[in-house]
Amino acid sequence: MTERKTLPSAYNPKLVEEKWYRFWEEGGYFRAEVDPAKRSFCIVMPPPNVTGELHMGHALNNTLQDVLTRWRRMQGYTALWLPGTDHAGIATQARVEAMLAKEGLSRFDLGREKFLERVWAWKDKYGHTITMQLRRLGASCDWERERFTMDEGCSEAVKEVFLRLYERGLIYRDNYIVNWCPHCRTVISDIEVEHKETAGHLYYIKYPVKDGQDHVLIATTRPETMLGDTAVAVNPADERYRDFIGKRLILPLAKRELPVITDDYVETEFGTGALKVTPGHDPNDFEIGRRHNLPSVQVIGADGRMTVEAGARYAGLDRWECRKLVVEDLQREGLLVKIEDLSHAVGHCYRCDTVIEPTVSKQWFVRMKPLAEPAIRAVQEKRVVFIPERFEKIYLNWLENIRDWCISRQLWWGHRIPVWHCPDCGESTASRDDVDRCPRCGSERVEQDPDVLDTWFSSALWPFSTLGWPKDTADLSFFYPTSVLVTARDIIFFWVARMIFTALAFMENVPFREVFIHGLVLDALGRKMSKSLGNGVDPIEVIESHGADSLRFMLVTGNTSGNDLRFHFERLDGARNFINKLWNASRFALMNLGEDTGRKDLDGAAYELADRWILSRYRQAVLKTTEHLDLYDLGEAARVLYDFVWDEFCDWYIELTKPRLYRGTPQEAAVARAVLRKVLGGTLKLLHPFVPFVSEEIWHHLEPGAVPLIIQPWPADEPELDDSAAEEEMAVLIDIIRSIRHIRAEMKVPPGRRAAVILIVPEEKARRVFEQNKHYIEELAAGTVSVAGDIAAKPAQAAHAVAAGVEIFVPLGGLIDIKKEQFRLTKELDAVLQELSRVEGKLRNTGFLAKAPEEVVAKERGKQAELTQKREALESRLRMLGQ
RNA sequence: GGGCGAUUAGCUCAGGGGGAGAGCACUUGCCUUACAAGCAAGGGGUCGUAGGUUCAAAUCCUACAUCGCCCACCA
Repeated sequence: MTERKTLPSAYNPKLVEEKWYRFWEEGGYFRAEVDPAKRSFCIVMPPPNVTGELHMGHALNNTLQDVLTRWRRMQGYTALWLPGTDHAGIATQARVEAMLAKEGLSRFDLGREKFLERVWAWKDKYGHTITMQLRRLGASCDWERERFTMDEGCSEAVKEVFLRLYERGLIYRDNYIVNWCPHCRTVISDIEVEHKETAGHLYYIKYPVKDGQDHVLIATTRPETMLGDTAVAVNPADERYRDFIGKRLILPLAKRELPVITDDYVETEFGTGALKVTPGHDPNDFEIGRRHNLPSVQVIGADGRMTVEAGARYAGLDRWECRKLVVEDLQREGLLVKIEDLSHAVGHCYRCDTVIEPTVSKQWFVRMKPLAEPAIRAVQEKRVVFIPERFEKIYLNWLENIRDWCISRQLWWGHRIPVWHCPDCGESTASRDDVDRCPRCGSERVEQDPDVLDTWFSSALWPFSTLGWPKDTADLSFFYPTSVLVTARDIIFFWVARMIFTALAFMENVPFREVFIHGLVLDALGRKMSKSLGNGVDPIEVIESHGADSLRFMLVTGNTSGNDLRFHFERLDGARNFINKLWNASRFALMNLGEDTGRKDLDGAAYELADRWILSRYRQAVLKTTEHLDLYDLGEAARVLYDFVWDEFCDWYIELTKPRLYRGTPQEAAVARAVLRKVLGGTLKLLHPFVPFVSEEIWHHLEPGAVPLIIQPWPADEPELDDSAAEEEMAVLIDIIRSIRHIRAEMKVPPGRRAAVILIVPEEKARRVFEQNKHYIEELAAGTVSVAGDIAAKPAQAAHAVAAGVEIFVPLGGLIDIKKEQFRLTKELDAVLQELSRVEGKLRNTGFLAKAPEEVVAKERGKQAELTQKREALESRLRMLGQ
């Protein structure tokens, strides 16, 4: 049990963050034990790449998850936040290959097995970077359950899912046009292709008619692919080409013959209306080729260089060099008619940014239609709810237009496809266990398919593979379906949709009930943070300079309804200042609490107005914070606490306790201390999910020996704290204190100079309230206050104001400048008159009186009365000064 | 070509059918024994444009403009 002691005047996160994280982790506070007596709350972390380092996107994503997890944990749920990392096929393999390259080696020099050993070694050595960084952020994950997409359990789940899909006929292997990345040397799926608007050219080329003088003019953006042309297609309705249909053309350069065919796909409007068909290197041409039984020629190889099929002159050339040469050759032969500029979308690899080459190749696919349908229904029927709702449309639109998913990759690092091919009889065998003999012909020359699965294939199983599936585990039955998925909006397709359809296919239940989508973290100029731009802000550096809590608070308050968040250091400073404010308010409380353990059962009579007020406001903070969290308005919840702590607790309540604490009777001071302790303690609980480190640190000073904040119960509603009378009375007092301060500032009354303020309060009940609480005004507006129903002689040498129905006189002796006072009052009167005419206009409107709700009308009437009284007081004061 | 978001104070952004808000910056005065990463007071906005719905619109609807993002097989 530590004692309360004085704290330094500035909060230093470095002194406490590591300490508390170790305390929590080693104390097992993050551990979630299956307990049927409790409600379960579960978030499965979107696994960052093992190769990764924490970036701002991770920081935001994980802060939001941590806020939810800590909050639910305090609410008494068994809260499991399950962490893990993703093997990230291409990224990791590329990293290790780059390392090998420095040794002058390629992966082929090592061979598959040795290479994979190197990758695992790399993972063991560097794979913890990001999880260590998540700890710095304060992530309260259950690290004892940390998983990896290629660990034994996840791999078993992958194999099981593949086999069951295969057995159901939902996985097939086919020669198909796919997106080939010549740099990564693998196929990638449709969504891994990034389309970028690129400035290019449209080349018009003559294709001569065989045995004739005529020609067909075609237009293409990629002249090098003409070497793989196997037809020219026109629209059947296109009059211009009627006479060419069925004729044969001579493909320039290659000198091959091409038929002229018709296909509805061809647009008469675009280019020349004649389309060169290259089934080997264009998705549309591939389809046309299938419809017309055209041969497909691969002229561009896996390395992006021209193949022998392209002809001796071009074979071996890089595809871009080849384009140049083809254009030159055409020009020389007089077949190039013109070149136009054209801006068009070009596909790039999302990993390495290389231009994708559509290529025909034999790959594995998942048949999507049957899987997509239940996933669409689950969201339509709100079994999975998107927050904000608008992302539902994006999800549905994608699944409704889904195409089959290419799942094989020509990589070594990943889950190997569990299929064995027999070279003797051609049989392919999918199996859970290794196959060493062909089950059909008995050949022992069977070989496992060389490809691995798309990394997203294993991510798709993450919500249940991490909980033990395909085994029937206690975790699975307790935590599944998980509660909510928290993720950035850019992986709805890659990940969210795939988890939903996979879960529905294998768990017969949704993977999570809610999907909480947040935006991207952009730089100050609104650009995506990226390595190539060098505009990224390193969260770890921010944690070093401002502390993890500041970063978290800034990210949470910056995140609004799925919109992107620009990173501004000013905001970070603001968050840091807030935490420092909290720290100092706590110092104040601790200094005054001393060894006092406080009484918790003070009877109501002992409370002053300020106490009743702050307790009532505190209750509102509890209610609002909880409400906003329930609705995933995390930023709004944090803002409620910011305002409560700064504007109400610090600026008013602490100031109002000082007279009692410094000069009050022991009993009075004890009451103030008890309220300080209760409100600060409760507020720390409310703040803990957002700023876990500083709140835990203060908590242990405030309540030495108490259970740590991380598992303190979330503040419940205490209706008995509600005190609307106190709130109204305090609002009036605050209003009057501000008015007096305003006068003093305007009149340049030195801060130390006291003033004898007179308040004229005609109403008797209100007058009693003022009599009782005028010491607040005296303390905070520096002076003495006398309260009267009316006074015969209103002082001339006084500044005047009206607030909350009360006339205020601040006698200033010689300091008063009548002209200046008249000017000030006139300005005030103008504002009152303007507002009054607006209100009266409204009250003259019969439509308003008839249709507006009663309370709105009553409110306007109240305003009218108050403004009228204010006007009269100001006018009379001006008349008096004018005499 | 579709879809989505944004447009509010000098800057960055909340809010959202009935009196325009915050932080930063700015002006003035304060090192007042929790805090100068602070305290007090203040200036500053016809809430992108045009229509519409409504007793009432910054807020809802429709168009448009500008910016940004996503999707899309027109060579």
